[in-house]
Amino acid sequence: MPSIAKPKQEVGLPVHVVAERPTGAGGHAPVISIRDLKIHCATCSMRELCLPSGLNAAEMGQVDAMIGKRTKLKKGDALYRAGEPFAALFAIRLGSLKTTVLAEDGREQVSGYHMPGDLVGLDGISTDRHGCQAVALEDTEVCALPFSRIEELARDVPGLQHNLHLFMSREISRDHGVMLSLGSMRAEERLALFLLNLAERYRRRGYSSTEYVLRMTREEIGSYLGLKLETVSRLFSRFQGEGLIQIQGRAVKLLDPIALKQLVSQRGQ
Amino acid sequence: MPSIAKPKQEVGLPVHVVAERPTGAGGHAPVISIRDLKIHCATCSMRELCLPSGLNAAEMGQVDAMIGKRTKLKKGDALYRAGEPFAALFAIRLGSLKTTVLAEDGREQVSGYHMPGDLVGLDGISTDRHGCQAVALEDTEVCALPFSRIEELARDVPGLQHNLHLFMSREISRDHGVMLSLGSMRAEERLALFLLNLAERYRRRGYSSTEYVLRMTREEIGSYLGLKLETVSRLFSRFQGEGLIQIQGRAVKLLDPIALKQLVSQRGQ
DNA sequence: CGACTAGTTGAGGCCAGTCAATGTTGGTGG
DNA sequence: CCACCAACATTGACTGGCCTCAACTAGTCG
Repeated sequence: MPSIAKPKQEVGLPVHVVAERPTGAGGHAPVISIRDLKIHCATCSMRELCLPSGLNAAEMGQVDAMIGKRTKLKKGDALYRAGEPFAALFAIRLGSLKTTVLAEDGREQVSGYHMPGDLVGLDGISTDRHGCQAVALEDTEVCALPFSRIEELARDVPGLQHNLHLFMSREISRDHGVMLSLGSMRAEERLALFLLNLAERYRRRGYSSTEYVLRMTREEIGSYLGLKLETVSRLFSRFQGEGLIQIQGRAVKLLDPIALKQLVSQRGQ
Repeated sequence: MPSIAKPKQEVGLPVHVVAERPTGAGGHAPVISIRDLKIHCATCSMRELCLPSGLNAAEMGQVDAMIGKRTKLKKGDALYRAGEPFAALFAIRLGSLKTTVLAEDGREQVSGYHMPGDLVGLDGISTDRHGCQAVALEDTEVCALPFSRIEELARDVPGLQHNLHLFMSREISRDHGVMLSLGSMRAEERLALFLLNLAERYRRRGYSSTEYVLRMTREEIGSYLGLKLETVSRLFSRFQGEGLIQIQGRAVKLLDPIALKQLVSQRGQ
């Protein structure tokens, strides 16, 4: 049977994760419920990966108090669009997003895929406008962090200040990796690296690192990797034929991660 | 000869920094002189583009006091190498640098070109090690800014804090632009964009935006743009043949910037 | 002067793009 | 339940842009 299946783990304290499900906002019966309690940094399963990581309870409370609003997005909804005034960063609580940059002539390219614990919007700081657009790849929840308040709070809480710098620096490093991939790797190397990177990110969040479900289309993968969707599709088929992966639709299983890794760094020097 | 080779400056207040110039001008008579006065943020010609931009005199003095040492690099010298412990950011006072990322397998790619007023080393924050290496493209002077002290000072000086965020965010935006270029533009578009970007950066520094000298080889340009040196060379020749530019060795003159701009965004949508 | 590095130019090959046909999947409504 | 449709994906045949390999020139330095 297919069943390469969906990762349904929770990370950290698995309290009750009610309605993890895509079904839109809390249907009828607006109970206060456990769900509302959950919506605080202190109980968020992503707290160790997110901005308040490493802060003590009091500090985390301050971050919590700063949070503007928690927004739910349905698949396809834009969190922000390029050119909109920048006011806040967004921490992802649940789901996933893609960010896309667009050139003046309308060309558009995926610049990143983001999952729970990630922070998006960092490129908007420098121009006071969002430099790219962020779109939900599935039903997604984010916390808005008004940037001016982050800066204020960061002055009082060195740990928060440093975390912010870590996140920004990490984004820069990540982008450099993508540039390396786009500029000097062949299609198969880029795709293998992409699969491995996703695996690592799932692993860090407590999910399987060998079995996961892609949240994006072949075209979106291609856009991110500087390839056409046909090329991505062909490569998936080839990887499968070579026994490196098993892929059925968007469900991927990495059968031989080591070989994939070798593939990436095959033409070293 | 003088051999400005190794960084032999003192920390803190710059006492005598002799031999500002390559020509042995400073030779005899180690005068305190006007030249020493110049080596302060307040009198640095890059201050409006650099980290202390917009700060008042007192604040700028604090930044100035924080500066670790001012280092001189000869062409080809490495300011830092990938993997070295990260301790400071570097502000470029004079000259230019390239930064290169390298893959595990030894592949190397230019990730950026940096000129006076730029800040390099931002990607090292997240891992406490430099993620790339920075090499001088010509004789170059930089100011070392110990990062822990930047963070301290940023807590007291909101303007500095915000500037730091601006720089990091700008780096992210810049990288996104490069990713867009690498991922979805043709060779000629990338090169035209590269020439225009350089022009803009020279302009902002008060230099001609239509006539400048490249500091890097064809191979380095190619590395940055994901192209081979032969392709870069051929394109330069073609651009010249088409009357877009005039190029002799590394001296470039943009004859028709508008046409270049159109070239970049030719296949819109 | 010879050795070396940087740059130019040509010929041919290959990887990924393009165009096109077909298959698969998931959601909707009868 | 099935028919239907649109979006997504696969696969093949062909093309072309950039890479590779190679020869040659120009400038620099010891």
